[in-house]
Formats: sequence, structure tokens, C-alpha cells
Amino acid sequence: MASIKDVAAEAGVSVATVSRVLNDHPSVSADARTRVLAAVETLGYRPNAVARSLRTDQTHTLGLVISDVMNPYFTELARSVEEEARALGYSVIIGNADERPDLQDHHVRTLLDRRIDGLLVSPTDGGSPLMLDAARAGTPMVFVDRWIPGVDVPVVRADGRSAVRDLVAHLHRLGHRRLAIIAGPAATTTGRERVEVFREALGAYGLELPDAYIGQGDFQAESGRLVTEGFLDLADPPEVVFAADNLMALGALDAVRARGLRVPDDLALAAFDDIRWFVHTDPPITAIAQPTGELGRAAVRALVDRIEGRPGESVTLPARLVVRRSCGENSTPVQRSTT
Amino acid sequence: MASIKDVAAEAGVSVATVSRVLNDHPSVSADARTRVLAAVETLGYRPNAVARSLRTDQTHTLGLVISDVMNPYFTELARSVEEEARALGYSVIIGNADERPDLQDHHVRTLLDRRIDGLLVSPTDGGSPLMLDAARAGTPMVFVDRWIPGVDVPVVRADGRSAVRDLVAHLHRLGHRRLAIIAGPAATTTGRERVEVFREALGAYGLELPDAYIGQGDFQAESGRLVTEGFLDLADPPEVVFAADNLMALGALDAVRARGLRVPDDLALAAFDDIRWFVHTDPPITAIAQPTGELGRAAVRALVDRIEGRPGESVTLPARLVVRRSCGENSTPVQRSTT
DNA sequence: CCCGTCGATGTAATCGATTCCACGAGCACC
DNA sequence: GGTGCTCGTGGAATCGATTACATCGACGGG
Repeated sequence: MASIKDVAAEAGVSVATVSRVLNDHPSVSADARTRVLAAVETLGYRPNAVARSLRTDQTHTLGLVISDVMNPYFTELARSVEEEARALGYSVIIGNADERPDLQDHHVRTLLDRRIDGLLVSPTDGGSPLMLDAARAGTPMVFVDRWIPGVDVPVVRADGRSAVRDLVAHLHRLGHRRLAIIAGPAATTTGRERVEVFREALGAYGLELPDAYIGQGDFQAESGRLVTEGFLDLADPPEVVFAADNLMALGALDAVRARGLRVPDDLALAAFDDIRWFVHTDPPITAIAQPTGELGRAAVRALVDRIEGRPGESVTLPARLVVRRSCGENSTPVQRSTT
Repeated sequence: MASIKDVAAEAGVSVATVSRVLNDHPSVSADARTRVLAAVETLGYRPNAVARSLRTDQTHTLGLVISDVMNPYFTELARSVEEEARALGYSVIIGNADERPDLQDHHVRTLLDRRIDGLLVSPTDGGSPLMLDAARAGTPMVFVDRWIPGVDVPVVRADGRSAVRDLVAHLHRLGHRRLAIIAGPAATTTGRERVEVFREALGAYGLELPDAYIGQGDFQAESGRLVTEGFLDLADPPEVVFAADNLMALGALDAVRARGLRVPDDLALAAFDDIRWFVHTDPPITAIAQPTGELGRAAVRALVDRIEGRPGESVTLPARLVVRRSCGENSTPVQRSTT
């Protein structure tokens, strides 16, 4: 592979001049410039990004450590992150933590070793020393979707409070009174928060959220299945299950189906995170939709702001309720899905 | 960020010795080794992968250029690729081409600029000069899922021939005679091949595949919807639509639903690529399942073989039919889904 | 006792870029 | 005509690692 030296030789100039042409520095003669460009062309030269990064201490690369790529919500997030980053001249390296703190750490470490310019994280846990140290040491960093309290890092996320209130109103209107939730891991903000918001919304209708109706999931489908099995085995099973993410809703669907029961007649179902497939499941699933693409883009903008020395602020965007048929038929739709 | 020099100073040795300890070279005294390791610990030193790559001309990184991350099939592929690569000591940088040749080229270019050790590609088109040149120049490369004919690069893919035969047998047994296909782009091997295989299988039952029953899609949901609309508008519409990938099947579902029709009564549906959601759609969708995880792993192994100087061979694995209810009820299942 | 070998270590070149500094030519101004 | 600028250019240092080569001391064999 041709190097800058080869180009310099071919063009009959020094490497300094070649570098100037490539970085369009003003003081290069028109003659030298054309000769260099010709040499670049004939040699098929492309600058070595590794060498450049070593010298400039910039990689123009962002790291994205995501909880679970197989979760469509995060897939979409990753996609929007890459798009916005590309528009701003950055590449993205994605690390999939698979909801495992050790894998998360592995990815943070290799990304840091590669000297990425900034890190976008959706933390799987409360934060390893590695990550906290990196944040403290000033590595540009932004949390997206989930965050770690007490760490001075901008957070870009959706606020589901009002959408969950709308959901509970919807469920109450349909006559449901025994409402259960499949929660995410307590180590994550979204795992805890969604339970609290749900409990609060229930309170507004004079309803309780008993411990038996709080199932502990891990944001993966299998846990949703198990928790739902547990709910169905209760002496007094819930009428509705609210899954704190889309995969656990899928697991809940599996559990209901395995028993030969029907949604919503035997058990109503709602989920946090809206995804395309929810329109086509049997029945279509009522969900709380996050502005996923907007979150990804805002997170990248905040991170790049930090990297380039600007403030870089937290952003919170509202989620909204999308009513479908999984909680009962006779609803007055709060809002129709347009997808 | 501490460099190897700082460690050397802290430990009271030369940088050479530090480097030897880090790469566990045999001739280092036990004393020096412990002093260096202590220094590494106190400084929190991590070697700079950029500098190391420049010197060794290896990045221990693979590039994966994929047609569309939002397609669950490719998401799963990406995931298995990353897993296997990690097990072999490599990182993966994913580039999402979104079925756009220009984006594909963009990613190939930046990956090459970063001097990745090898490239895994699922080409969106017949191959740009850039990619062909890279292959010819000896960049370790492997095609996965799709490939470019006439290029000397190993191919890792699934063979759907026998599964498609099983599918057609299944459809024929259910009494369907007018079978249509939503094809992928002719610029891709899978786009062309699936049509041919389907036509061949129909031939075995004395059935034809008229041009009117070949819809041109682009592997994205929207095209599946449009093509299906077209089919439904025909004077003599097909009884079955076979979508060449899962997203176009989703689009077909949209089209059927928009007209208030039912699957399979008004139109039967089958798809290439099996995904989790197909179990829960209304109705569950009959599909041809690829051994996706195995493909990803095999592709990585072939690529790493090439990188490390071993042969690196093509692999073809069989796909299999998974019968569900989207083509009709009274089937004798060829194979049950276990998902 | 001397020489060859081996083990531990340091010095310095190297990878491919960027960039500071010096230098010479050309030009304008006084 | 000399002085001082600007402009274009090249030499060389630099980024942080790896590694060939040189060096030096200890040790064993003849």
C-alpha cells in the first residue's frame, strides 16, 4: 500500500508538501498541488488513518456501547447514531454488551484502547470502575436511554411519565383493575424508573401495585416468559401485564400462547418500546413509543459538542402511547399508530 | 493518558523492557517484570492500540459491511460475527449499507483507510471498482450471504434449494397453483437466485412462474407492500406470495391488512429468512430458516484463516423449511418450529 | 585463565502521517 | 539598493509503540 513517501517521490516534492495538499493548507503552489494530486491518482493513494490518528490524537470515531443489539429498539438507536455521526464526519464502532456487565466492560476497554474520541453508553449496570474512571478522567461521554446517577455526564433519554399515565387511563377505562408489570433489572435506571412511574400512575386511580404483581425480568424475552408464567400461576392473576421492554413482551406472548390462552381476553398486554412488528402480532400490541431516531441523533450531537469543546447538554424527549388491540377492543383510541 | 515512556520511568527501566513485559517476551528478569507490572498498575496504563497498529501493521479488527442492520436476519448475523471474532481475539467494525451502493462504498473506503485486517461483505450490488480492486490487491475478504460472481473470494452462504422445494411441495399439497414471488434486486445474488430456485421447484410440479407473478422488490418492507398491491390488482391474482426476505413479507402483510383481507384465506404468504416475530404474527408465518449464527461464525473463521495465512474456504449450509399457518391450515407439517 | 555463550537490558530505527522551523526567492516600500 | 514581508518549500521532530542490534556481566568448558 502506497504511503505518503511514495506520493512525494512520484510528485517530486517533499512529504510535507504532500501533507499540505491533502489537508488543503493554503500555502501550496498550484503547480505542486496538481502534481501531488496526479501522483495520488496514479498510485491510488489513501492516507493511513492509523498513522494520522497517532499524530493528531484524534480518531474521528465514536464508540457506542449498547445493551443488546438484538433488541429492535437498540438496533434502531444504533442506526440513527451511525447516521448522525456520519453526517458530522465521524465513524461509529458498536459494542454489544448483551446485558452483561463483563461484556460491557470489555467493549469500553477496547474502545478506550483504540482512542475513540468519545463514548456513547447505555449502561447495563451501575457502572464499573473502568467506566467511572473514564468519565472522571474527562473522556467525552454521553449516556443514552439509560444512565448512571451521580456521574457528571449528559443524558439523552425519553420521558415515559405522561405516556404511562395515558396507558393506565386507557387500561382503567377498559375496566382493568389488577395490573402487573414485568420490570427490568434494578441495576438499570429504566429498570427501576418504569416501575415507579407505573406505580405512581396507578396511584392516581386509587390502584395499588402489590409486590406479587412486580415481576423481575432482565429485558430479555426469556425472562418475560418466566415472569408471565409466574403471574398466571397466581391464585389471583393480573388482568393486564405491562412489559418494560419489547422483548419481554414477546416472552409474555410466548407464555400466553403456550397455555393456549388469548390476548387480551385472558390477559391483556402492553409494552414499553414500540416496534414495527407490534402492528402485525396477534393481536397488535399497545405500546409506548419512544422517539428513538431523535434520541440517537440528539445523543450524537451532544457527544460531538463535548468532543469539540462545546457544552453538550442533556436532552429529554417525551414518549407517547400507541393504542392497539392487546388491552381490549372497545377503546377510544388515544392515538393511532401511523406506522 | 500515560504512555509506555511514563511506565518505563516509573519502573526505572527502558521502554524496550516495558514492551517486552507487556508482550511477554521470555528474556525479562523476574525483578524487572514485577516492577513494570507495578508501574502499569499505579499509572493505570493501557497500551495505545493506534500506535501499536502503526508499528505492527495489524489492527486485530475486522470490517463487516452489511446490507441493512434493521433487517433482523442481518442483525443476528452481525451479532454472531462479533461473537466469533471476539473469541478469536478480533474486534468488529460494522458498516450499514442500507442497500445503497454508495453507502457500501463509503464504508468499505473508511474501513480500508483504518487498515482493518480483513473485510466481511454482503454486497448490495455487483461490486464497485473500489471493492474489486481491494479484493484483487489481496485484502483478506470473505463474502457472506450474498456474493459477487467471478471474484476470487470465499463465500459463506445458505443453500435454499431443497427448502424451497419443500415449500413448493407444501404449497402444492395445500392446493395452491398460482404462486408469485417478491424478488430482491437483480444486482444481488440472493435477489436473482431465489427466483430461479423457486421457478425450478415450480417446474417440478408442472407449474409456471409467469412474469406477472414476479414482483421486483429491494429487500425493504415498502417494496414488499407495493409489489403485493400490484399482485392484488391483477385480473387473476396469485394465491400465494413468496417474499424473498422477511422485511418484504412484512410489507406484504401491510398490504393485505390495508385491504381488509386475511392471510391465508385471501392470500397465502411465505418468506425467506425466519425470524422470532414470525411465530407471533397474525397468522404465524411459514418461512425458510437459514442457520444464521452458524453462517456468521463460519464466515469469521474463513476470514481469520485468510488473515493468518491459512486457506480460508467457502462454506454452504442448508436452509430448512419451517411450516406455520400462513399458507393454509390443513398441512402435514414438514417440520415444526422449535423457537 | 581465557573464550564463547547466553540472558537481561538499553539504544535507536521504524511505522506513516502532521507540523514547527528555517531558508530562499520574490516583491514592495522607503 | 537595502530591509523586511510573504509565500512556497523541505528538513526534521514527533506521536507511542515494537524490535533489530549492541552491550555487558556471569558462567561453564577446555
